[in-house]
Amino acid sequence: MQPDAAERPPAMTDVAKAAAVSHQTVSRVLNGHPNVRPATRDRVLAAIEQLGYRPNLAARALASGRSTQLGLITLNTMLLGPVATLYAVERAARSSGYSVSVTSVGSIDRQSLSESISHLVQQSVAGLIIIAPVDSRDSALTVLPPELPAVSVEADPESAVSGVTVDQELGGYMATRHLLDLGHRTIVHICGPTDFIEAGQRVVGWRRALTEAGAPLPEVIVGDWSAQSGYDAGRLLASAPDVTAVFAANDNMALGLLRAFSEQGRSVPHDVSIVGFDDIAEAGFFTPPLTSIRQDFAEMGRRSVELLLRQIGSGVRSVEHITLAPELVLRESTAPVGAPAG
Amino acid sequence: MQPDAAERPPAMTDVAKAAAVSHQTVSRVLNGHPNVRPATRDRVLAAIEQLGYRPNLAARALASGRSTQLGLITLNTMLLGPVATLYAVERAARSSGYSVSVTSVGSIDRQSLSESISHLVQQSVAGLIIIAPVDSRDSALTVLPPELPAVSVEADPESAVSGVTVDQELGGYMATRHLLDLGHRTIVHICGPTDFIEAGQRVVGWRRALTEAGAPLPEVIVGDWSAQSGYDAGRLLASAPDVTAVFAANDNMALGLLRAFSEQGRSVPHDVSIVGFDDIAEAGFFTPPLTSIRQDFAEMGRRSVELLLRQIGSGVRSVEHITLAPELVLRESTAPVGAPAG
DNA sequence: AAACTTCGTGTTAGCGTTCACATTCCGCCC
DNA sequence: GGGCGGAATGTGAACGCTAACACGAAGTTT
Repeated sequence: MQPDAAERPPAMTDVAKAAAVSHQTVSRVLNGHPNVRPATRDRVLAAIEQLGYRPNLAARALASGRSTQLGLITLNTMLLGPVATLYAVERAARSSGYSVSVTSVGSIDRQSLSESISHLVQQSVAGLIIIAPVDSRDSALTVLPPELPAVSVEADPESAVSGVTVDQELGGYMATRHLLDLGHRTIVHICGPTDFIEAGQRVVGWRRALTEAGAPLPEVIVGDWSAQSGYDAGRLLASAPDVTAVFAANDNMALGLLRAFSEQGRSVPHDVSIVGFDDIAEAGFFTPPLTSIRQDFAEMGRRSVELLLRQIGSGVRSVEHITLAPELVLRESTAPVGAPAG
Repeated sequence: MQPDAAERPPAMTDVAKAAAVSHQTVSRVLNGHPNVRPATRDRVLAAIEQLGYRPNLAARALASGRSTQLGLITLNTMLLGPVATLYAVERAARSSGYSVSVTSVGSIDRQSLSESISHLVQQSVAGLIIIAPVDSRDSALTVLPPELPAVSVEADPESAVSGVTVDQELGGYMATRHLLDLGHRTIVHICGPTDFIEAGQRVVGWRRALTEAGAPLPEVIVGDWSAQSGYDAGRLLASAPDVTAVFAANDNMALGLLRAFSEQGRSVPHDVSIVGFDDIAEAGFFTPPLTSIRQDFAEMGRRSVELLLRQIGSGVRSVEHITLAPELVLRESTAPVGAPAG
C-alpha cells in the first residue's frame, strides 16, 4: 500500500506535469508573460482549473523579493474616519490583488507606531498605509524605514510622507463661515485632542473665518472626540449666555453638547446653533438633526492605495499629497441668530 | 570598485557567520529549541541584535508549511460589534505572535464569503476568524475548506464551526423583562435584518419574556440596524397609542426611534420607554440617555483568538462554543408605566 | 574500558516560486 | 537550402528558512 501522495495542495510542478509543460511555462501563464502560444496557455489554464491549483504567495514573495501584502496601521477607535478608511483601503487593495495586514495602535506615540511598523516590516509588506492622524512635528513618522513605500491618510499635508487628506482648515472655515452667515458673532469651538493634526487645522480654519469677519475670538475648549467631552464642554458653556453658536470638531462631541444644552434648557437651534464634523450616519437623527461637515473617507482610502501602489511600482518613495474638499451638510441644528422657536 | 554587497537585509546565514555558528543553530535559538549552550545562544542573540536581523516570515512559512498569519473576515459596517471585535482580535493575535489579514464583505452571502475565504486561503493563513454574523442555516459557512481551522464570532451558537457569542436570546429577554418589570404590557420589538442570526435570537428572547408574562405579542417591526430604519419604525408607531414600550435591537435604531418620537411629541420615557442594544459609547448622550444591553466585544475577540490558536496548535478542527452573558445598562429612557413627567 | 546514551552542533535537502540563461523550434532571407 | 533571428519553451540555481539526519564530544552505563 502506497502512502497517500495527494496530501499536499498542488504546486506548480503538478500543474506543469498535467499540462505537459515545464513549471516555468506555468509561471509565465500565471504572470501574463507575452511569449506563450495560445494553445499552450489554454492547456495550462485547464490544468490549473482541473487541479484547483492556487499559487503559493509565500513562495512567490520569497523568490521574487516582493510581496502582495500591504500593511495598515490605524487608531484603535470607533471614530468614523479610521474605520471607514480601513474598509475603503481593504477594498481597493484587494481589487488590485493585494491583501491588507492590519495593526492598530492605542495612541499615536512613537513607541506604539514603531512597534506596529516593525511587526509589519517583518511580514515583508510591500508598503504601509498609516491612518493614525499623527502630528508629524513630533516626528513619529521618522521611525519609518526609509526604503519602505508609505502613505499616510488623514495626516499632516506637509508631511515628508505622501498622503491623502481632507482640507481640514477649509472644513473648519466652512463650518464657521456658515454660522457667521447666519448672523452669529460669538462662535465657540470645541476642538479635538491637541496631538491630532486634524484638530489643529480645524482650529486654524475657525480662527481664520472669525478674524476675517472681525468677530471675537473666544478661547478654544479642548475635547477628546468623545460625546462625554462634548457634554462637559456644554456644561461649561451654560454660563456663557452670549454664546449663540458652537462649532464642534466632530459629531460625537456635538452629540454630547446637544445633550448638555437639552438638560440646561437651552434650545438648539433656537438659543444656540451647533455644527459638527464628519457627518456620521446617525447625525441626521440627533435631536435636532445635526448640521455637519462631511469627509469622503472612501475616496481617501482609494486614493491612498493608488498612491501607495504607484510608489511600490516605481520603487521610489515619492512625496505627493492629495487634498480633498469637505462638504457642508445642512440640517436643523443651525438657524439664523434670534430666529423664532421652531 | 566592488558592487555594494550590503544591499539586502541580513539573512540567517549572515547572523551565523557573525556568531561563528551554523545557520541551523541560529534557527534553533530563534525557535527556542532547548539544546543550545547558553554561551552560544548569547553569541547568536548578540549577532542578531548587532545586525538588526529579522526573520523572513515568508521563508519560514514556505519551509515549515505553517504561517503566523490569521485571516479575518468582517462585515463592512460601522456597527460597534464588528469593529470592536476586529480591534480585539488584532490585539490578541499580535500578542500571540500572529498577524491579521483583514477582508471585509458587504453582505454575508455565499459568494462574498467564498471570495474572501479564497483570498485568505491563498495567503496560506493559519486559520480564519469570521465576524460576519451569518445565519448558518443558509450554510454559507460550508464554503470553508474542511481542513482550515476556523472560528466564528457573533454567529450561530449551534453552528458546525467553533464560535464565541453573546447570549442574544438572554439579552432580548433581559431587555423585555426590564420593561415588563416597569409595568409595561405592550412591548413592541424592532428587530434587525432577518438574515442576521443575532436579530432572530433577540426576537426569541423578547417573545419568551412576553409569553412568560402573559403579555400580548405584537407584530415585530423589521429594521436594518440603521437610525433611519428606527426612525421609520417610530413614525409607524405614532399611530399606536397603546404602545408604551419599545425594545430596539440596537442603539442606532433606538436613536432613530427617539428622533421620531421627539418629532411627534411623544415624550421618552414619560409616554414611551425605550431599550436599545449594544451600549455604544454615545448611548449615554442621547436625548434621553438610553437604557441598553451591553456586550463585551473585547472579550469575544480575545476568546475567539484563543479558540483559534488552540485549534491551530492541535491540528484538528474541534467544535466548541463559548457564550458570554450580556449586561443591562440602566439609563433614562425607561421608566415605570404612567410615571410623572421627569 | 568498550558500548551505549545524551547533548550540542553541523550538513544537506527540500519548501514552491522566480530569475537568468540555455535550448529548441520555426519561418524567412539571401 | 544553409544560416539567421525571434518566438516558445526548458533548465538550473537561487530566495531564506526548517526538517531530518549525521556527527563528534561529552557523560553514563555495564
